[in-house]
Amino acid sequence: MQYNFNEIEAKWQKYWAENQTFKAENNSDKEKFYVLDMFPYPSGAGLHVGHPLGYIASDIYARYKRHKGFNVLHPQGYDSFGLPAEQYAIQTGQHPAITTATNVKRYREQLDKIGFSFDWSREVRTSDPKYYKWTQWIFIQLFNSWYNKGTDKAEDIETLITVFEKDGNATINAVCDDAIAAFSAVDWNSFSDKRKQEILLQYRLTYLAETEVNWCPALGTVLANDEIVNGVSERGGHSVIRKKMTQWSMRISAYAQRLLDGLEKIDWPQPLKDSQTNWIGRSQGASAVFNVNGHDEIIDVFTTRPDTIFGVSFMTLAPEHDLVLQITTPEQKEEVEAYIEATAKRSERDRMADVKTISGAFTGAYAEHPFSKEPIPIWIGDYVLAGYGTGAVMSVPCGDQRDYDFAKHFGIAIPNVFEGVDISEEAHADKDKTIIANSDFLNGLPYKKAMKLAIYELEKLGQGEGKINYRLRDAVFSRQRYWGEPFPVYYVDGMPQMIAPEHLPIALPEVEKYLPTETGEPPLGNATVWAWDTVANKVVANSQLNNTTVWPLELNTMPGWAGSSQYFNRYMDPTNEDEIFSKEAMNYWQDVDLYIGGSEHATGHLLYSRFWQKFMFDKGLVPKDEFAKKLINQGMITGTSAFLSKVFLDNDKVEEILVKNPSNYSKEVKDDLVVLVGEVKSVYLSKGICEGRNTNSRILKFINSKTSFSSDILNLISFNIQKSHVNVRFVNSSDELEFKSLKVDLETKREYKDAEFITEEDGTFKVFREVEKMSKSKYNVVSPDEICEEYGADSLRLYEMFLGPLEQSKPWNTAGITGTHGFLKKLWRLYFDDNGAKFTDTEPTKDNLKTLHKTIKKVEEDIANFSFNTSVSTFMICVNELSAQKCTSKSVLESLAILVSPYAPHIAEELWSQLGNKESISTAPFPAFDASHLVESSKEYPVSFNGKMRFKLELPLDMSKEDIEAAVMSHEKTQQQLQGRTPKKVIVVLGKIVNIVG
RNA sequence: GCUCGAGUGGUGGAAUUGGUAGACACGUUGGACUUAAAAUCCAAUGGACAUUAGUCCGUAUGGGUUCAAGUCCCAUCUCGAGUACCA
Repeated sequence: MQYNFNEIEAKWQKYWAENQTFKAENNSDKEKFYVLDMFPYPSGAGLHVGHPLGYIASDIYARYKRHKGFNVLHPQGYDSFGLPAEQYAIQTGQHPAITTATNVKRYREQLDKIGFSFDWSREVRTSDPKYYKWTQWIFIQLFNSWYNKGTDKAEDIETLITVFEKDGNATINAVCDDAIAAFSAVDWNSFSDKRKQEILLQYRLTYLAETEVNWCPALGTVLANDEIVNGVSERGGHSVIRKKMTQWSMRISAYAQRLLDGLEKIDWPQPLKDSQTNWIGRSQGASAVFNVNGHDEIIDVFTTRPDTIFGVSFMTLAPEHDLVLQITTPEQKEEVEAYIEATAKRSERDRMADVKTISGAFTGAYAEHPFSKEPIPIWIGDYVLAGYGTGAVMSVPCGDQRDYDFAKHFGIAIPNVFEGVDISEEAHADKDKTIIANSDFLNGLPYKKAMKLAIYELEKLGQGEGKINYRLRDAVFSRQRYWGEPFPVYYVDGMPQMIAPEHLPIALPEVEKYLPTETGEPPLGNATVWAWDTVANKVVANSQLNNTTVWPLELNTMPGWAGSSQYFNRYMDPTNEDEIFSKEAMNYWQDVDLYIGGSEHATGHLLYSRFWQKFMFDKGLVPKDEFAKKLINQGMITGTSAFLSKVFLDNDKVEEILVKNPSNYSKEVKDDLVVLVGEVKSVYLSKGICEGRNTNSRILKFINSKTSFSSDILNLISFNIQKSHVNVRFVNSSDELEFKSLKVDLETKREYKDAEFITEEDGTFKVFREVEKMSKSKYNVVSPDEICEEYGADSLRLYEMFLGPLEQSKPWNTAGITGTHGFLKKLWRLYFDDNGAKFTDTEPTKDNLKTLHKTIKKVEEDIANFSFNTSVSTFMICVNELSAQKCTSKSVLESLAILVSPYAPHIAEELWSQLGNKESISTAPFPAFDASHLVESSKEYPVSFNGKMRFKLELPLDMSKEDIEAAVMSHEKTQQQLQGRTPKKVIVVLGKIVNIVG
């Protein structure tokens, strides 16, 4: 019986689908286990072998947990809103929904071929109105909430209104917009409805605000900070500028501290936690208020070093700071305005790239030092960022390098407030072990004490307080795109109103064009049926707009991360139309036990999801305030590109002879050169030829063998070699080019029909190889379909795991798959030979059991450590050993099938059924490890001399240290090694090693 | 610049708490089977010298701790990821 993997895999994939083998129930006596993958964006290119890596790992884990008796939830879906489908729509007019559906279908086919144990009955798609209904619903919940710092959680907006009606806003301790004017209860009750709404908007967890945003003109949309890489858009690499726009924002800053604290209770990779910590950027210090001489205005600054407050010799404001124009003196006006204009012109990117140039301008105004009451000059400088802190700093040149450089550049004084520290060359930023000097009441104090005292004194003056500042900004939530979730929002007199949840979903309207309108409105501005009828409660034609009952709807859509911030919860109850999920489903599944996905989502999806989860926790919707207990980042699989080296004539020389100075050369030379150019056009060299010594003469010899040239031309001309990609599918496991299949490469559209190949001595042609990112343009993409076709899904699954540690990035090389494929064939031959089944009811031998239980132990340890690569080699060792032992014991082979089943489920199912089982192997109990089979009576001790192993000696394990020493010392090889010397010391580690020193 | 991670054969990578470096594969070489190829099986495979036994050198580099270091400590170099004037 042959291992016919194509037939076997098709058979079991069909069986699983028909029997809904992996459908998870929302209630069960079994313990739950939730294994989640980051759902894919279905791109037009389909999957390559790098994509399924994480899915294979999570599938192994999910299948293993089923064997261990858990009720496993292992869903999959699609993050199907996104820019590529929209851009394709702009180019072709094709509706993004159609493109998306086509891509989803293709993804599903590819995923099915790999044999994942997904519960497809729970599939979600973020672009499905049935799904985004609940994304809209959460948006409404956020709108109807505010963050109470007193209780440290989100609360219903009604509770805020109640307080306003009773006490005004004086007692409210909320996370809200800066600088909300104080009002009393009387004030509040006398405010117009519109005024009340405006005020409430400043407290809501999602709010409209005029914000400075990252505007990408090429994409016609706003981008979040994490969508910008190196100053250009992540998608497409277009430039980004700062622009003020009215946008929806999410008050994620309210959760900054809780997002930080939460990291401690989740088992996520440290680098990922670190990048979230950096992103949130907590810094502890103080705010200090400086009065401005001759003005009512004050300058509020944040500092992490209040202990150095006596070292302040100037203040610096960001050029964009509101106060700048008010305080600038008439004499300085011209200079300041010129400077502001100059900085405004510089793009964010320029400012970032150019850190070294120091620039600024003096405003002519002075602030008053809170303690010394000395006047302090106020400057503006672009090293102070408007977006961080208050946009103003108290500059302490002796303690901060940037302040120091600024002071040096403009000749400002640099007072030293540190005891015994030299600041003639650079600032002294070190805080530990530093004693404060020249600082009045802070003199002689170490950093920590000085800091406390300075804050205390500031508070006493009413000019400051201890403060914690976060880098984390509120997240802009509006996008000027078509292919995203519409907001459930309409506008009455310019004020946003939520549509009642019972009328959701608000479906995307049809538009003729997917581009922004001519007046610069987002694509939804093109929709003709996009107005809200507050009587009929439905979307109606724009022509019915009457500003009494029919109002305009929001034209922006939500960003890509909206749909992905709650999908993991929706999987628990994905078809529920009445609630986002039922209480029962949520109480049963609780949270994700294992989440596998890429680290590129560290400060995007994974931060926003944690934020929404905490909000939903505050609202009592979910029982856990962290959605995923354990997270693993799978590494990237890179491609191994192949290169041909092509021969070129030295272009300058050719030009010289034929174009520039043809008269200098004979007709013969010119004629020969023309022929030569034609001959060389498609000559390729094998790797060995390029690396050999006489490459040039080899080429000459080859060319001359075809047409003879005069020695004149051959002396004149020289050859260059250039490497160009060749499709990896034409290269075999020995890096040799396969001429047979290489005629016309359809992907590179390059013809090799007339090409000449200069081969190695043995007639083979070797290519160059290099590891690069897997990408279409590098012709190194390998699709899982071809692999499944040729070697089978089980071989693919094993090979992807066998490549190396899950979290590490590693190169793909199709050649190696013969290893795991060969293993599966060998496994098969353990059960069957040409005559059929080999297994019998014979009792397993001691060796059989030892091999089996060794394997069980190792595999369970490996799965617990997510070390899937080593368990594949353990299987190989196991099969090698059992083959050598000629094991035919049915009980051993049955256990082996279950062990392998999470990794190679198709072959395992087939073996299981051939062994006579009627049910799927998927819930068969995992073999129990029995240590008694591994008990050894003796150990082959390595005997080392000065740490170098020389020989091995088999000794009983229960032998005492003294007896071992005696046995080793009396051994002839020991005497041979010592050559008469007496050892200084003999170290015996029981069960491990013997080391003889001397 | 800062933060984090990593450097082991021709290649991917193994190596609990410091305890036989290179498991398991790929590739390469030789052999068996075959008219031939594929498939399969067997053997060798870190380097150098010796080719029988053996000896020396080897985990990026230089030091250190230890009976014993890929593993721990210090310094240096290289690569990768994240972040960037954060007051």
